[in-house]
Amino acid sequence: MGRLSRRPAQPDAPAGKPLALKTAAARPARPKTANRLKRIEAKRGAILDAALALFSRYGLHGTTVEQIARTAAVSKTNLFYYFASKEDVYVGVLSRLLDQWLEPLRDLQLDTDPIEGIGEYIRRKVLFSRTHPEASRLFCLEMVQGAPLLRHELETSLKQLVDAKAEVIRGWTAAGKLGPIDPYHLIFAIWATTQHYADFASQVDALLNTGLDDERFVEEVTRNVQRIILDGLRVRKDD
Amino acid sequence: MGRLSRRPAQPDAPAGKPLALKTAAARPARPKTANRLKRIEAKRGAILDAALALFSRYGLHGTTVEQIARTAAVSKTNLFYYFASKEDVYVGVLSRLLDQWLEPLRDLQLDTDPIEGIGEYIRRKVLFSRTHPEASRLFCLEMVQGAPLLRHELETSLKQLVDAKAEVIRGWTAAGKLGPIDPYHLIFAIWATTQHYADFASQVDALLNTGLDDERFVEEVTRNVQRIILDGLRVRKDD
DNA sequence: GTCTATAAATAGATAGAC
DNA sequence: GTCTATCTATTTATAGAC
Repeated sequence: MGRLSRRPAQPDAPAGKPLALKTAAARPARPKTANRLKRIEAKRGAILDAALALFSRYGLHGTTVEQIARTAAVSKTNLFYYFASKEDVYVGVLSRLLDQWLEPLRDLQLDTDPIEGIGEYIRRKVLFSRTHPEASRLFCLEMVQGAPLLRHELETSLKQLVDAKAEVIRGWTAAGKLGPIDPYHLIFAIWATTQHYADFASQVDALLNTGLDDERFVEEVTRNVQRIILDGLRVRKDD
Repeated sequence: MGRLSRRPAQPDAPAGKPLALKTAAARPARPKTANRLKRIEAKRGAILDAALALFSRYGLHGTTVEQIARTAAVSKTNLFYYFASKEDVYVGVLSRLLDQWLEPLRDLQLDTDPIEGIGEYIRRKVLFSRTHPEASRLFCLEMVQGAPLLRHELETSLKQLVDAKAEVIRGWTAAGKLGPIDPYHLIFAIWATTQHYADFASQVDALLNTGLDDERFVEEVTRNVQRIILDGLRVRKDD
């Protein structure tokens, strides 16, 4: 390919398989003290933080490297010392993102009472929307645009996890502890409703003049989502 | 401002108030036959269609004017004859979008039985996700990024409509025909769950290997969303 | 590791002929 | 209305000194 330069905007898509975060270790070898490595990771982290804030607001192509550098308080040239390209930064951000996004699902305690367990999951997802709105929005942006970079992870890590949790939900229903419901659509409904308050925050704000910044609203959202999702799932005699 | 040229990527935001679609009438006056106007509108429409497909997939900054032109089968120069700028195209697309997006809400028949009415609204929203996935996704993209161009419309047209429908839902509850629920959160839940299958189609596909292209899946989604949303809302003795 | 140029190319937009 | 040619700012990325 010779001279590397700006590539056409489109093939965002071709996207390789594993989505591996190129670590500093890939750089020309040099004796690295623990301290040195720590400083490098700190700087990389600061750049990724700045990039998340910008990518989630303006998208990949709406954000310039210059902006990321300025926000992270490093020079543009310096940024290119830590990351091979803008796309490399983007991949780095997405990589951290998926882990964060998956965390509440991993922690979903399905070995308890279903109503309690699902209620707690909803609470944690709402909390995630509150504490990581930018992560939620960038994840959303990436999904909406076809998830070119995450597709592989979705089909492996995510699918495995979701399949396992779906099985437990089926078990609850079979045991008569939960009304009959398709577990996948239930999980989608929980994701959709809880993420909505982060992803569509501008719409919520336009209509209600508030958002997850307000702690009382967080409580209100949690209560209402729990009610909507759970009240139809209790076991009733008239079924 | 003199020479017009590319503006900095960011202030996507400053965004004026009304979001008016600059019509062909704004062009230098010339005697226009009905036929002529029709051809102009047809061409503008074709460009907007192409732009919707691309903007919804790659975002505003990820799409080039060249691509829009090629997709619409016109030359780039010709496109600039019909639209003053790339942003002008974008505003044109968004303007059509909001109308489409609002349509099912307008048609929401709240003067019938609540369970039936809300069930029908869900059905129509799922159908919209099926028939207008690109519109749904671009709307989502715009919301996630802060809705700079739609903010005004959200605070006026949308708010007015939603407030009105919320009042009816409250009426149902007061009349004992519907369980007690916050109408806004109910509406958010319906939007979130139904739009999810268009906006997060790539995630749904990664997990279930299907999507709204499949008519049976459309039915499945409709049934499940209706069940999840509605089953908790019926009036029960044990309340 | 960090900085000062600067290269290379894209992409939005216009001029002006037909 | 449509096309060919072109202008120019922006932006990604690199070279090379310190």
